[in-house]
Amino acid sequence: MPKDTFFNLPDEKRQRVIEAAIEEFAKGSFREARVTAIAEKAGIPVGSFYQYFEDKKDLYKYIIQLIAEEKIAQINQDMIANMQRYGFFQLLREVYASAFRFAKEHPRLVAIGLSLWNDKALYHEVYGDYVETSADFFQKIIAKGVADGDLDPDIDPAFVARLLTALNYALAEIVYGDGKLDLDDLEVVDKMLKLIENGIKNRAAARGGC
Amino acid sequence: MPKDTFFNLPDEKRQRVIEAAIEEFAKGSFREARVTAIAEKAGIPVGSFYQYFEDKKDLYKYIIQLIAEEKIAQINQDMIANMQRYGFFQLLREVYASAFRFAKEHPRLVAIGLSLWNDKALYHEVYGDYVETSADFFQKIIAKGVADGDLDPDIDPAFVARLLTALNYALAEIVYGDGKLDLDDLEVVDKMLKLIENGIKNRAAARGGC
Amino acid sequence: MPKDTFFNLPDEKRQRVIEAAIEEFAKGSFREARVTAIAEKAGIPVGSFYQYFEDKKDLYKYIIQLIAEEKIAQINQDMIANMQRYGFFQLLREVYASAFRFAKEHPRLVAIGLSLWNDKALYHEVYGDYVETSADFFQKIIAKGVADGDLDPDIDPAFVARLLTALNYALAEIVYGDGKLDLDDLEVVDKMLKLIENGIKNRAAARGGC
Amino acid sequence: MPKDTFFNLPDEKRQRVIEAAIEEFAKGSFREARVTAIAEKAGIPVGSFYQYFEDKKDLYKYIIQLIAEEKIAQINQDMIANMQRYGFFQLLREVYASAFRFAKEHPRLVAIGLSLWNDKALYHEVYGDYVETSADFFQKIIAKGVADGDLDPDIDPAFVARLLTALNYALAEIVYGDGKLDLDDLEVVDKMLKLIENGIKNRAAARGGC
DNA sequence: GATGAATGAGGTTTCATTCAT
DNA sequence: AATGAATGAAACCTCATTCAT
Repeated sequence: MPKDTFFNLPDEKRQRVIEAAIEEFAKGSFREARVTAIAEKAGIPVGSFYQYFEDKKDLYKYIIQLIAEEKIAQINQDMIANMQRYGFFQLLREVYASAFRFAKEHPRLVAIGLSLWNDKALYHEVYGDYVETSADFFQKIIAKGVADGDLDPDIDPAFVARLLTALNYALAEIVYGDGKLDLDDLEVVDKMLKLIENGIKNRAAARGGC
Repeated sequence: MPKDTFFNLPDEKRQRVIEAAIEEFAKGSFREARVTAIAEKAGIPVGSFYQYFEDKKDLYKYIIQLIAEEKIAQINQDMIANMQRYGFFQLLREVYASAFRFAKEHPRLVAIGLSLWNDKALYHEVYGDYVETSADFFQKIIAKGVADGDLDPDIDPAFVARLLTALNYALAEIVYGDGKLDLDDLEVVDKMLKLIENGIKNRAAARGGC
Repeated sequence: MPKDTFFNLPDEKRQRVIEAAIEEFAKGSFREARVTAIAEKAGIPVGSFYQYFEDKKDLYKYIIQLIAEEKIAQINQDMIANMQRYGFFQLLREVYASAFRFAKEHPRLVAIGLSLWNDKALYHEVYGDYVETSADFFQKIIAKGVADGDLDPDIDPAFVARLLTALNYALAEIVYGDGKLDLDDLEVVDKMLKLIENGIKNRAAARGGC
Repeated sequence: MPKDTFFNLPDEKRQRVIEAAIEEFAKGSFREARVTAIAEKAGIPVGSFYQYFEDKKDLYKYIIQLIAEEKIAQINQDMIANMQRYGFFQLLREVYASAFRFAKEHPRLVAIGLSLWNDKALYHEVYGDYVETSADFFQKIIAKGVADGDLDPDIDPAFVARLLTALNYALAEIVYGDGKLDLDDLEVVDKMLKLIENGIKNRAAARGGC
């Protein structure tokens, strides 16, 4: 956790430091990020950096925490709180939509998140073992979806949860990537949902007689 | 590209170097990998390293190339060559199965690949802009799938291609990750295909009136 | 010398600073002591530190002076003042006893003293060249001891003075050290005096023929 | 322990490094010694320093070991080996004489030793807990001295051992100090022995009737 | 070609002291 | 006078790459 000195900083300066840190951390791995570069970009002396933070990791953990808070803020809290009132696909849509919005608005935060995700050792140091992962969340709503009759009862919930998580990441990546796709609106989320609902098989032919 | 001296090395020694490089590169990012560590693990003097390679990146590019070759080798070449003879889902199954086999057998290569994937700058330097990406390949077979009537004609081919790519990565990640899922056989591939085909919606209810 | 601001401080606060300084200086060399640590321990802001003292050395010199004063306070002043009334061994006993008491009661001050003693450059800067050293004092009472017939006239006064000084330090060290010896009372001083008086040779045998 | 690279160095260069290290370590505490200064004095780049040594402490421990070896080399080995053939005061004389010679020839090594002695934490890290201390050695020969009838049977062996150790240090210090005493030969050792044997009391008077 | 030492730029962190309020 | 943030000069150590044999 940053020291008090950091939180006592004028907003503008504090933001500059955060901004500089995001910029630097988004560029590569934690280890590759240079304190010097952050200080320089933020326009503060290196010495000051260590007045504000215990060390590089201290700042990093703080940024990760900011990211998590920002992510949560993007989700429609009402929906999460009153989960039981909504259908499975409604919930899924909200989750994906928020991931989409987040990635769209904060591509660099996505980059940082992906980078941390790739460094398992650091990941555990930052999050501990206990975090409720996205997969856990998906598994919960899948169970509900099956119980409500929204979902095919033959699916393997654990596996589908993993897959939905992967697609969640994929969404972020698609948006974050150089984006040859045109993704100006949330249409992409609906496309994805449709696929998840119905798959991609041509059913017209099969349904023939119907 | 490694120098001739490298290729003139006795096989056993060359393999030791490759093995050491894979080990080191799999541990972290490109920048974090240490030439010294590679030389040490391979049991060669650092000096020799620079007799064999221009620099660290030279070796890295070579390893990436080996990985690509290994990936391709995992695919049923006959199927790719005679693509037009097979149905979409047959092709997709083979692609995913090979990705699965690859991740299962070469987790470290997957780690290296993911790490490179995360470093866009390096990625472009290594692959250039021109590479036929997985997305391109998927788009090709999707087009064929639609033409053949295997796929729902309403889908957005570019988008689905991206998604299938993402799922391909996801598969690797699932296998590579700490694997709380039980993935001893290819069942996982079939599960995934089924989802891609049909989605996860409970159709039983809807079919009712039919 | 500390600034007036320091001496105008409320007693309690001034004592806290002194206490903190002693604690920190006792832990290592002068250079190793950290102003920040002292300020923190004393519960004052670093800024205030520099309101009270010119710099770190200023405080250090002051502490050294306090130590000297404390040392002197331990000695029976009457004895020193009326030196000529006492025998050599009486005086010596008092000097050693006071050193013993001092070390026993102020182990940290001893540590600081030893540390300074080890840094000749600093020592001279702090004490200058002129200080009346312990050796000088011993030399004075030795001269008197010889004159009075208390001491063997064959001894080399300068050398013995040095030795007695060394033993004085040794006493401090013995007490200050982890103390595997049992030193609950002043018995140790008497033991030392006895040795200084008579040496350790077995005289019984030799005296035989006498 | 230094790396092989250090021991493979040409003698002249290795000596330069050792010399530089001694110079720097003699100047202050371990922590105060600067790697940069050592490298500079030795005329090697800092990088090379770390080719030779693990870190600063590695070099330090090595120097301490050299000092120990040098100290031992100064002692008449035959005497130590055949301890039982010699009388107590003969042995003591040899020990002190060797300490004297050592201090005379290697004042800086003495300084380093004293400095280490003052940093208990470092001392234990360097020597471990097991070292046979000088005090142990003294205690051994004292026991023998008492058994042989050389020493006054009333003395407290542990305490005298401590004292003789202190005097041993004192000798080093006297020589090492700015040396206002004239100590060109070993006379000083004999003076000290005489004191230890007989003390400083004027026995002539007391012996009166004899 | 093989070897392994030499090099020095660059990274993180510490801390005495000054400055601004 | 009190405060506590600002500053920047070191310090230690790492490592890709070059050099000399």
